[in-house]
Amino acid sequence: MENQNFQKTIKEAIKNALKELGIEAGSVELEHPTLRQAQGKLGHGDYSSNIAMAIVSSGKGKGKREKSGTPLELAEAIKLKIACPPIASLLGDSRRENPLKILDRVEVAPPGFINFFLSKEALLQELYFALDTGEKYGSSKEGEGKRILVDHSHPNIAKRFGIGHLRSTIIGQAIIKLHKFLGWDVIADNFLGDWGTQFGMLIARIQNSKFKIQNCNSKFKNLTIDDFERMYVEFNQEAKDNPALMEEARMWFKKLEEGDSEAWEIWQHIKSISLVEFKRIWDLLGVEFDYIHAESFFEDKMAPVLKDAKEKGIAKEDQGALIVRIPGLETPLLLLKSDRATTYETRDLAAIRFWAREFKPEKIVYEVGVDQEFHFKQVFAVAEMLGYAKKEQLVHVKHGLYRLETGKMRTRAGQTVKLELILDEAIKRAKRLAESKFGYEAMKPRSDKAMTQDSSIASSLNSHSVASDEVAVAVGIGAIKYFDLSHHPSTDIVFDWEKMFALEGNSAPYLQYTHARCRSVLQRAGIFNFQFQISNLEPEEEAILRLFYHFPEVIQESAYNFSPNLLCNFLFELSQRYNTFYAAHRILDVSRSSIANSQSAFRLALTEAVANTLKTGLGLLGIQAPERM
RNA sequence: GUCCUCAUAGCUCAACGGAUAGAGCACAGGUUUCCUAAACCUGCGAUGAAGGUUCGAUUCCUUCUGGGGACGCCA
Repeated sequence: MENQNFQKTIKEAIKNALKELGIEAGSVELEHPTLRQAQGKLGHGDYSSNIAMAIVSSGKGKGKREKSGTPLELAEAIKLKIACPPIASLLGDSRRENPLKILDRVEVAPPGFINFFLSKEALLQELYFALDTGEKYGSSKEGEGKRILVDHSHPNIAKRFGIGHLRSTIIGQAIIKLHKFLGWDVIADNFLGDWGTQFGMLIARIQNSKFKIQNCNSKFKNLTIDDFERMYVEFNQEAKDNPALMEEARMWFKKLEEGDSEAWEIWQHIKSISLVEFKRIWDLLGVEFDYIHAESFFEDKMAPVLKDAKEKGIAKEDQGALIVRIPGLETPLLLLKSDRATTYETRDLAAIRFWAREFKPEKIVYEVGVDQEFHFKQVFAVAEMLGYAKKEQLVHVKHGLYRLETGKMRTRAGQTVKLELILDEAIKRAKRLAESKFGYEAMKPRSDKAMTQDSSIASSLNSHSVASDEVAVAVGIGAIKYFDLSHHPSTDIVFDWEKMFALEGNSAPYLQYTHARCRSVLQRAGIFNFQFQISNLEPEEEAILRLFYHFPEVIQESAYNFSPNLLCNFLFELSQRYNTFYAAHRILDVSRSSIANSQSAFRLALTEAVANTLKTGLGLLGIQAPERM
């Protein structure tokens, strides 16, 4: 059984119709008009095309007008061609899919829309296909043979893993999973920030402080990542009044780059302490990397960059520093500072050079905040000047930042929010809610029937509480992830301690709950088959059927636009429709005597398809879907 | 100062240049002898201002107002 690919079939039908009408077709686009489900009516069709209007308006002044007429006339002409396929296709010309097979009807609406209504058979066919395909429904092979490298997370050593790094980590993870699902060869990398003048600051601070060590004494070993961040913040504040401090920091970073053993030893300790915390968070988030090519990894790979820049004649000495002037940009890119130490930009260039040679990816995607937009503009431009990569290959997926009411959270000003605290709190709240729900269930008077079915309350209590820790983690972490992912990547998010923990409404727990609800019904149904004959669909059933087949399209759009929020929207809407259906209709036959009853079978099929879709979709977002909650 | 970006309901967010601008939260009311009430139903409510392009503008262009960000020795 194959995916029917409604979009492709309809697009080709339109193209063929245009060809027969002797009209040059540009690209044909389809959209899903809004479904007015309240009345259970289709409104404007499952797909609609504005091609007639597009052609007429683009043909203006080119003498095409007489040929195509008004948008409405052209739309009618296209409709006739599609609704009355030529004899060739009726005689079995297999090169051409007869759109009538999937379409119930085609309508034209002013001022020139063509609306396509899928047939019930086609929708049921798609349902069968989804059930057959199971967890793979929505996947494709379109990315086969193509490789994409995604750089994400990259927290900075010696700074706490703040909420600012959540977006990069999570959006990056979703982009990675989406592309894998579409058949891409994905490399997940992490350009960990473990190099630069900031470490000069810390080394200077440690050297000059009470922490000053001889052969790494225990005092130093006890320092935590919080201590490092505090030192960093204090250092920056003091450096405002005392520029000599920055000089000292640069000096220490220079020594670090030159391999000074004292500097290197301190740096090593800072790094290993930080990584312990990062690892814990990555595990909790379920994030995995193929590589962690940290900035320090590129220390010995910068010399070729400098060499290339000099040979190409694009590097210039200026005020003691080595710079590259970029056409169209006022500010040059700094390859070497005036003390000849390297910069973040140089390391980024070395990374592009390395990635391009090592992996030969079609695209390199940076999941980094919008505040680094200018930085990447410079780096991408120079990377192209150096011949490392074409600009089109380099993508900066710039996410908006978490903001306080007062403005940007600045690490240097000590305004970050520690992610681990947020995750812990989310899990606690999820657990508290689960326990209160369970408490309510236990208090509820049970009917005799329920009593005999559940062998004992004690056993169900036990099994429930065993599961609840895992569920609480899935729900708590899921809530935080979904809160983040459901926003369009490029918008800023106002940090709201309460809203992040939402366990109802448009949230991961809502989707997870819907999934668990489906599984529960399916479990009660036991073994059944999906054979059914349906003569008429209830509006709530139809609403689900007319939405769920969007899933493969939504996945492609989410991946193509690097916008996981599109997938969030879809999953939420699907859940809403399922819950509406669930409240309005009974799925299992009340008597449980005739489970093979056609209607039950159909509703169970719907339930299974929705459950699978939710599970797959949540999985692509990096969110777990517990079997029960 | 220059450049980038954003402005949608009381709040937080959606909406390939399309049709009656969708949700969630909050608020008011209703739903459980019946498959999970973390649910469902009803109500309330919005495109910052002024022009322009278009058959059609929340979306594109200009100006204004108001947020946010970036602009060579942090990363």
